[in-house]
Amino acid sequence: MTLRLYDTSARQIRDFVPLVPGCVSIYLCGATVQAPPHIGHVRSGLNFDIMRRWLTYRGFDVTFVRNVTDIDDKIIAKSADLGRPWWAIGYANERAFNSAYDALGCLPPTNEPRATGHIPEMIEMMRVLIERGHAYAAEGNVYFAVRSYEDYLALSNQELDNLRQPEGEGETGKRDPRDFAMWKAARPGEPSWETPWGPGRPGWHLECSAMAHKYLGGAFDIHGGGVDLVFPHHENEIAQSRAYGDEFARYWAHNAWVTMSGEKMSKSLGNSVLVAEMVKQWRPIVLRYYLGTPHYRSTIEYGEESLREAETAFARIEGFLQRVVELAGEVAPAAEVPTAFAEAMDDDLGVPQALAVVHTTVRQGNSALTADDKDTAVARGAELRAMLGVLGLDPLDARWSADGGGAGGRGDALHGVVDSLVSLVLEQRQAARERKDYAAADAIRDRLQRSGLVIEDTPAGPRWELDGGA
RNA sequence: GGUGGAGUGGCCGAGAGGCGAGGCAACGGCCUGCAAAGCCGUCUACACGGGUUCGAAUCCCGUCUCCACCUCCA
Repeated sequence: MTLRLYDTSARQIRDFVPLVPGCVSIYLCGATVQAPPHIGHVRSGLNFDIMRRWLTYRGFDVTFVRNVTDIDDKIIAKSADLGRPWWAIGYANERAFNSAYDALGCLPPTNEPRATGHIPEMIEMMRVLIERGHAYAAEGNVYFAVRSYEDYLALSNQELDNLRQPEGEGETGKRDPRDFAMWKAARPGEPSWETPWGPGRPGWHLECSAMAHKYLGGAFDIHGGGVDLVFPHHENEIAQSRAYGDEFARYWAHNAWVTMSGEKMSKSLGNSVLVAEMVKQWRPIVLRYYLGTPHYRSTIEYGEESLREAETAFARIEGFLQRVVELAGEVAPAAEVPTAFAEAMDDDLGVPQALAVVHTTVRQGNSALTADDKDTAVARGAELRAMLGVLGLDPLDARWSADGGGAGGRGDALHGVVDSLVSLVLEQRQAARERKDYAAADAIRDRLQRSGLVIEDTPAGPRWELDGGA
């Protein structure tokens, strides 16, 4: 059984064969830290987090690099507006991105290089490209000569002559209007770095080529990003890196976006929903279920109703898991995931079909629980944890615990106190039920419900949890 | 104009020539003192018009609608 991935450059699904057996290297275009992340931004990180987890489950040693673009026009503009240094703006947003990734349970990358930390590598790349006639300096800018690279636009399957004429504002001295800036000449009052061609700052495309080369070498397995990066960003990276002599990425994976009323979510359209806001309203694990569950190449149309649905669906999964754990004490994740789940994941990361296996497992587990078949229930629970682990959705994983700090935190202590108080009240209710004073029993239940607790009577006695499952 | 993608049941969302994905909601049943949770069942959909085929949501031709990218974008 081999993993198959959709490769944008081949425009089809291909068997995945890593460059180095047993190892996978992934470069993901990360954040341009000009503003805090909206849910579309983290979707990308989330999709590739699931890819990475699956490859890891499959036994690969995964090197996962996600860059941070910490200098660009908007960061500079914001810096001027707010009268704060460019690096302070970038860092604040970088922190916002990282806490969003963390909140959604994305594992930290192997490395997270920043563009401005790699100026020497970029200069070296430009030097070589100029020497070979693929690039030229003009008025302090360094441009890539698009006609010098034969396979330009192969990834996006376009023809140079069909491109619209770019405006090229502020970029002067181009030999061909479609040549793109690898390096931008310094403007007064803006941050700049010295180069043999004058002071300036990195263009967007060059940094990714330079950082991918530095951390993953001349050839690596998978390059990822949102579909909107195919052109020009990835096309330009390919031109630079291959002209430089790198084989560069062997597979190109692109995730689709989150839309709102059918339109791409973006800051400029003013229809973005910030992760920081969402997390106030929804449990992060529910948000992860919502954003991580549709196929990575399908658009997600944002909707409250769908989020509520995700909440209910996930509560069912979580409810079963809680019940088995209450029954068996502890349920460790199984060593292996069910075959059907693995097959779905191997098929271009078919999370939706894999999720069908999750739900089937839950149903079987619940039936076993009802039938008092402890062994089966525990076995299903173990499989479930293994599958949820791959999806990053195991509610029993320490990272999802109430105060994020694992066992022993303040949340746990508080839970213990509440539990004994609620148990006290539930004993009263049980006594009422036993003497068939159902009016009194129901009054207690109603009262608890109004306090935000849901009461369930099970064969093993009553249990409680917070309304909403948390 | 070029390139890429999409249209699926009340809703979300997979699939890609036969063997009814899955979830949510709704309804009926079992269980329950009543609930809740759970389980069982019901609800047979693929934008439109043609065609190919024993058989089409899936392939072909045509049409309509929508989205994205074409130098800020996840």
